[in-house]
Amino acid sequence: MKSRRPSCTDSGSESSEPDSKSPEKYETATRRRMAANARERKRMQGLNTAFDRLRKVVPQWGQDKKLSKYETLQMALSYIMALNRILTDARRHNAPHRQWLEMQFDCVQPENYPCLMRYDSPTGQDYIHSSFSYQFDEHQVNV
DNA sequence: TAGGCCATCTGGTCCT
DNA sequence: AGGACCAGATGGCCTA
Repeated sequence: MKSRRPSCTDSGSESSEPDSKSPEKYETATRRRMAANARERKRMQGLNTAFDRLRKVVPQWGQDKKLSKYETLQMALSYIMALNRILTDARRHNAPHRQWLEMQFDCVQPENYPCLMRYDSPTGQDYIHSSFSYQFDEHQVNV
């Protein structure tokens, strides 16, 4: 577990004003703050669990380094767009499904995306943009 | 050592 | 009243 801010304790008492309230009210406020902190920690842990699950289903070819949260979201977005395009194109060309899908699937394999095997671009943004080139305005997701 | 990423605390707002 | 959610602040860890 990550270390926490030394100046902030679980008591949550730093910002409270003990002198302006009765001890009972102060204790109640402290207890509430502790409970709120615990809930917030739990909520964030749930969020991080969700991010981990997303990382597992999103392409991470050749990546030994874990994607950041931002990169994970960007990659998920691009991945969904790519899959959506495959389905849209398959429908449009009325291709024999299996053969068409296999061909399209091959296109998103690592060997066909050499840029994905490296993580040397200056920013994650560049990395994401080099991974998939789909744009919002070009490929609307029809729900 | 600076910058990126992250966990945690905290106060505010909205909802039940 | 209390819980969920959010955003800002802060400090720790890691890497180039």
